[in-house]
Amino acid sequence: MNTPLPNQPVRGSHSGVAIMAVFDLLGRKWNMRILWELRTGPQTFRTLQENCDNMSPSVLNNRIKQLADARLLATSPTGYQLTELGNTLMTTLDPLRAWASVWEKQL
Amino acid sequence: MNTPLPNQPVRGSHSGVAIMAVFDLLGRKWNMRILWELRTGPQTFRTLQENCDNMSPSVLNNRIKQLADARLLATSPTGYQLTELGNTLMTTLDPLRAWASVWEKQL
DNA sequence: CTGAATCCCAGTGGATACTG
DNA sequence: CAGTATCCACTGGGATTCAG
Repeated sequence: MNTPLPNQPVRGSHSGVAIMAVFDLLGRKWNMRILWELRTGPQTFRTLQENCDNMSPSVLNNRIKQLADARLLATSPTGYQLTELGNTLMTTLDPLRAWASVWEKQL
Repeated sequence: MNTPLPNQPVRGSHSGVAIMAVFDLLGRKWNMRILWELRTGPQTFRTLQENCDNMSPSVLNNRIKQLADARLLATSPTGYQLTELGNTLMTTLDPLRAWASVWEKQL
């Protein structure tokens, strides 16, 4: 359950290369989904859970901690929300989304 | 062991959204590493295995199939190599690498 | 409602030995 | 060398329950 972070071994690589940590983190079930759900604004534990197909609270809690450890998400008076870092990550992903749509067409 | 592809459920999401498939695929152990190793040119099964910490042949074989299914890798007379799609993916990842290095510094 | 603690199961990754 | 077939161990994800 430890959070994938740069400069440490992660699933798939123990080189510590930062991008490997990104893929480990975002490749884990629900993490991308959670960040995606928060793009539009803060949400409470409960609503987040509902919006993520009623995922287990244990797992949601786990993911919140991971994303918080990674400084992508933080608590706010109105629930959980993306940090600045989290927001920039989401926009950085845009080109990858574009690539993915080309990929999708070529398959 | 089925390959994560667009328009089908993958780990973390059964929405079929293409980028989720990318993260499932690249989040799996060794896949990024393999693509990375092939960036400089074709490699044989054996050398690929050596360059990836002598990973199990069963797993390597499995990953090669996945990446081939995803059209990111193909066989060539001199071994395995990236496809055009595989190459564009690698370059598309550049901004993400840049983000990851900022992330690394902020942690 | 939030979130922590247990327990359980499947899937994934890995070691190994074997065949072409 | 390339690739396959078994078999096994582990961890990650999930259900459930309980506490703050």
